[in-house]
Amino acid sequence: MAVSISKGTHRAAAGWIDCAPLGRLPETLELLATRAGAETGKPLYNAGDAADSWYRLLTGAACECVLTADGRRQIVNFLLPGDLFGFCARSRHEFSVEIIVDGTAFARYPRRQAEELASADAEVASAIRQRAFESISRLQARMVLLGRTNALEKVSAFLLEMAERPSVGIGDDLVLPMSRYEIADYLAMAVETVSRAITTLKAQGAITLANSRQVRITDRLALEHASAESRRRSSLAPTDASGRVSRTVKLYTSSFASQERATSVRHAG
Amino acid sequence: MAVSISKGTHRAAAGWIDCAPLGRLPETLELLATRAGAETGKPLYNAGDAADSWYRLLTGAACECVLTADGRRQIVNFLLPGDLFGFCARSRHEFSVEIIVDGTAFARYPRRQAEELASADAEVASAIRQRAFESISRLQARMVLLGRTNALEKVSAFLLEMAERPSVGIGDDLVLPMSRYEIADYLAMAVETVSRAITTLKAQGAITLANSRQVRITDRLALEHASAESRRRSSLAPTDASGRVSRTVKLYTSSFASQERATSVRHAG
DNA sequence: CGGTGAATTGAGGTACGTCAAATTGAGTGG
DNA sequence: CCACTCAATTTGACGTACCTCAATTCACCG
Repeated sequence: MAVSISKGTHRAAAGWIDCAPLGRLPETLELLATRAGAETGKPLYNAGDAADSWYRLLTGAACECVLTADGRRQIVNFLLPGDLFGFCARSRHEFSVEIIVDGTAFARYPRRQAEELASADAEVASAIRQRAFESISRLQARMVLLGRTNALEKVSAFLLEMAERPSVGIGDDLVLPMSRYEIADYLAMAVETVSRAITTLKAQGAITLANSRQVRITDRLALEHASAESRRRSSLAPTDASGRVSRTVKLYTSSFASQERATSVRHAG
Repeated sequence: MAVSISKGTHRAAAGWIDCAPLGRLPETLELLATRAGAETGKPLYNAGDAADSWYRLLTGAACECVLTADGRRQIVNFLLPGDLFGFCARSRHEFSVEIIVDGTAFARYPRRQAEELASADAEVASAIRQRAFESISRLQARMVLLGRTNALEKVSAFLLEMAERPSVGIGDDLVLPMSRYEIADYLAMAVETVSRAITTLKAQGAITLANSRQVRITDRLALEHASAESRRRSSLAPTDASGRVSRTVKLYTSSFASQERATSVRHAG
């Protein structure tokens, strides 16, 4: 299974795996890094731990997750080679990071030093800012997914998302580093539903499976339009969509606006 | 309806509404800003427009949203006074911003200048980075919400989230700037379900309504544990949760790890 | 007082979650 | 090499929470 990473337009720095769209981090930042490996199943850190480092995943896979009050795991992000993570607005992490595959390795950037470097080095600051903006974009895109979609759409979009990640998808051949359970926790569905969706996609000829982890996308259009049937209903009721476009709300608007205006004046005085 | 914003620990710069947790932006950045107002229902910008500015909402309310292929609107974020937005990793916006209430006003920061300033001024860079990290935290928190929760939980969490926003909630009294439709599009539910959930919360004594926009939280604990009943089932099956904790996956792991190692060697050579 | 859109309430269908069983497939020991 | 084990995945059956469609009530406004 020889794999070529060079399919993208981005050039890799020697010695660095370089999968993320925005390419390598500045040398000055990399000089801070220490390397570490971790084993499957072990958390790199837990929610509530001190957020004293940033990290970058080098090889393998991990996920950012929370354990909800009902004992379930919600995966908020898969971390793949090249991903920078561990950012935290507060002093303590809000999420845990769990290793998904053996042989996963990280670079660790001491937060204080990295932030000092970001203050001193505009290139570093810019790189980190770009990564953060990217994260925001990805998270927002995922939110759209989680929100308004049925099972088939979610799984289809998930596969397409993975196909965009150089470390998972080479062309239309994917090697998924995560289990069905992890996919389920990522998409907020039951494992069984994930499995059924995959079966359906297979039956539709959109994908083929070499084994449960190796997926080949055979019909991209089918994936992209996975839910054409389920969407048909809404085309019958376009009034619903337009009906949801916000209209002027006079009473509340004015009271809300004046409330804001009041505070504005208050501060100006 | 006099409203005091000064409840937080953050001090406001004269003339600026200052609700966001991280306080005001550096003066040097504010000097770039131009002000603009907009009317309800009009988009500030649309998905696909050139992302040539960052924005900060001053008064009123707006939302970041996408129109999905089936004609629905998915709201990925509510924008309230103090919020900085319009960040974009690419050159074009991926989301539209729609005004929700009349009298909404923005500060606009030309992107090129702001980025140049961020490169030159570490304080600006740090402030923006902090805001971005915060956005990431909020988005991740919302993802947890969108994922694993029933209708009652979603609406309860939404109300608690709004109660955290100084421009919406003063103590436990909320004035929601958005309609039920917008709440529905935010939580990815049907309006009817939102309405029913609110009715249920009212019946449970967790909230009272002065009118449909003015909500008083009368029992925070009830909101925080809104779903105690619906969660009970999972306590009966803790094995499920532990069963989902990832275990070693030897075959795929090794192939995946060696794949990564191969690319690593490749780049090092 | 009628008009209008927002919000609520009601009734019914369905996609997905849950529980349970069958199947696959890799690792292990004889 | 083959039986056995154990976990991952798939398949099946069934109940229910939510979505859809429809009707009603509510709040504001001319």
